[in-house]
Amino acid sequence: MPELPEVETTCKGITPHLKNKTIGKIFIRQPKLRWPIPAKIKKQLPQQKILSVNRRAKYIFINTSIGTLILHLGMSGSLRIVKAKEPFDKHDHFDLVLKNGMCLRLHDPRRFGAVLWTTEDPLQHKLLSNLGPEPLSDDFNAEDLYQKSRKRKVSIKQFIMNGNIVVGVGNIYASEALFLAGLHPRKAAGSISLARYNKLITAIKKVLALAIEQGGTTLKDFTRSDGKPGYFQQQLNVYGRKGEPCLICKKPISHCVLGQRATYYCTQCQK
DNA sequence: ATCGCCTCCTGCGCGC
DNA sequence: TGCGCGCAGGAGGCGA
Repeated sequence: MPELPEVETTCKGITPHLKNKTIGKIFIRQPKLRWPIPAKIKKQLPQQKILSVNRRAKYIFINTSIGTLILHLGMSGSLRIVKAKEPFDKHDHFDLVLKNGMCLRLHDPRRFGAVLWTTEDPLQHKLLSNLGPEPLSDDFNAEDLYQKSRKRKVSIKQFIMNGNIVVGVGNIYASEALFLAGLHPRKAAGSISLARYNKLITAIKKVLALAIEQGGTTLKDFTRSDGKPGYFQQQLNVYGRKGEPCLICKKPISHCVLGQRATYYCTQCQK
């Protein structure tokens, strides 16, 4: 279940292994991911040089002069750099083999991930063109969020998890950020004051920045298989702690389902 | 335009 | 110990 910190760390981790390298071969073992992996990349990508690797939201871009490979890890996907001859696992669906014998390997048991191809600007891709700002950028600020939220009846948790509002706030960090901001997850987005949006923005940025920082230390080596998601290292205040005492007031943590997502909060500390 | 629900898929945890 | 069941979870798509 990669959240933005895992995707950012993955992107940073694989970049030095891919940048300025030439693609040798593409293996598609299981094309049925969220969308079919386009077969034409098997012909088009070999011999192409990888110019850069970057990301937008949770989408990772591998850029060549003829187009961009867009990867999404869904909720169970992971990328590793391995030797091309390394035996593959049941869920190793996709290999991008480099001419130097190394290989970018996509592992995704639940297959909610995606491998897409575009010859246009990837930011103009249908899936990406309507996305909200990056949470750690200055474009994500209280004034804009406040304006967008007016007359919105959805819960604040669903609001901040909506990629058209802001990208990269996944289920775990949504609960964590709302706890830090003292906001009840069920509160209607449109009923929250600018001052409280200021607190929320600060909380979201803090939670994600800390997770990225810690993810960087745990996931630094992408040539091995022992990388663990950053949040295993991070102290979670509420997520998954139903019934356990709030770390601030000791009241048992509550749990509910919002937009079909597990939600954790403290009724004492969050109003 | 907005909202709520459904869907994809597998591994895991639970109950018996 | 083994089996079967139900559920989690990112995010697009659709119907209301």
